[in-house]
Amino acid sequence: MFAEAQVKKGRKFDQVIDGARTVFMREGYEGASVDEIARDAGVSKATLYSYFPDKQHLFLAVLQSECAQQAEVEFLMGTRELSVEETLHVVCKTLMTFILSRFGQDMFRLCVAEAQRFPELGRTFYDSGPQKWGRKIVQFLDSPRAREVLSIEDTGLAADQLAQLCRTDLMLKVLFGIEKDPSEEEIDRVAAEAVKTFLARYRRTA
Amino acid sequence: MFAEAQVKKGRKFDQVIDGARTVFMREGYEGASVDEIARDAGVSKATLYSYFPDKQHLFLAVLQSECAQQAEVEFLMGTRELSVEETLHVVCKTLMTFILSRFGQDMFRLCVAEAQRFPELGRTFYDSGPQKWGRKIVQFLDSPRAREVLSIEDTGLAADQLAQLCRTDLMLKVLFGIEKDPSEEEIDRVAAEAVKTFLARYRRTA
DNA sequence: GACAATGTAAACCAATCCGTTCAGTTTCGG
DNA sequence: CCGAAACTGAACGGATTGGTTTACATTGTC
Repeated sequence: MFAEAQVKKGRKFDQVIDGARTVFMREGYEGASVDEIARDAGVSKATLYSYFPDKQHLFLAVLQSECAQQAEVEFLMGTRELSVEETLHVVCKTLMTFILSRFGQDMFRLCVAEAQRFPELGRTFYDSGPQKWGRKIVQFLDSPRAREVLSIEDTGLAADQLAQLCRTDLMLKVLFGIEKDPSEEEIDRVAAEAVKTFLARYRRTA
Repeated sequence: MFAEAQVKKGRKFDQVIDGARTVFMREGYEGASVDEIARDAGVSKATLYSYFPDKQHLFLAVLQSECAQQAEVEFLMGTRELSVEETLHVVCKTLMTFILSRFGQDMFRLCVAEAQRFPELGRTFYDSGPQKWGRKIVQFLDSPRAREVLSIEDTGLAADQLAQLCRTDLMLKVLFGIEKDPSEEEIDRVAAEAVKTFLARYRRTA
């Protein structure tokens, strides 16, 4: 993103990142003041500026660390115990739970807001979020076990459709504050409907 | 939203709104300065403040006017010339074209970013955007003409699924700057695939 | 052509912003 | 226990912020 000649020199590095994440997520980039970040991090402003040359670099460091975290979500698609249909259901629920989580929502909000000002941020987020999930799903759809049951010409598009079906209704509602915390049942229902629609299209018939 | 005792007194009202829209869309709420807005609007700051008591009210006035505009998108679903399938395709293309337009993207970005700071904004946007489209689609799905061909238990959810399928891939890509201007063909393809998946699930069989 | 409404340009305010500086304190390895 | 590295707290500078005010210009109407 920028050249990162900056190295972690001291013991309060994590405090700074943590405080910055908190404040940036709450206030956005422009809304967050460096003084507030330093205060929240329990660190002097001089210390903060010894780690990062300026506000932008701090911001990008935070977001990149978060994106990395985002990418580490693990999948349990290998489980042979479950049928393909059940596996899809689990995948949908996992994805939805992540998308609707506080963390997922905050990340999405902040990256959408600032992708203009920091173009490379948009790419980073997309790659470590939606793209990563897409690949994982494709990987499953392409597996022999899935191919046995499914008939898909374009697995990339199918995966995107499935992910998109997982965002039905609830995502926008949470994003715009219409609904606060979707219940387990709501998530389960939307996931089930997503799988149903997906299978209606892609289940092997012949 | 706020009490709107403010009345349009003068001839430069529209200039102010236009300038404010431009700058807010480009810079976000915190990033936009009132001086910049006045400059861009070709209006003195005193004039601006004679229309709006403060920056917040100006911001909300802009967004509400935009939401109203958003709501006025008209549908051509009445066209009896087209089959249900063709109608769905047109609906998807219309929705996608709007979602992927500069205007649609800017609105979405700004409202996502500020829905936290201005809770009622989130509601307003959702109502005049996604909600409105949802209702229109439901209205069509419930029409006798559509019912003849489709078999849907929950038309609300089905409508949301269709809308969600329209966002497949392209929306996130545009939102995060991975793709700039989706071609007509790309849109057409995603729309066609959306309809295909939708019909696979909801086309009447018996 | 006069009168009131509307708009302008600029100075002005207090507050806040980012980023720097510095004298002094804490921490910690050897 | 010493010396260097890390950290602090507070002050500072220059710029910018949202918002007000003032003295003057333009507009449209009767």
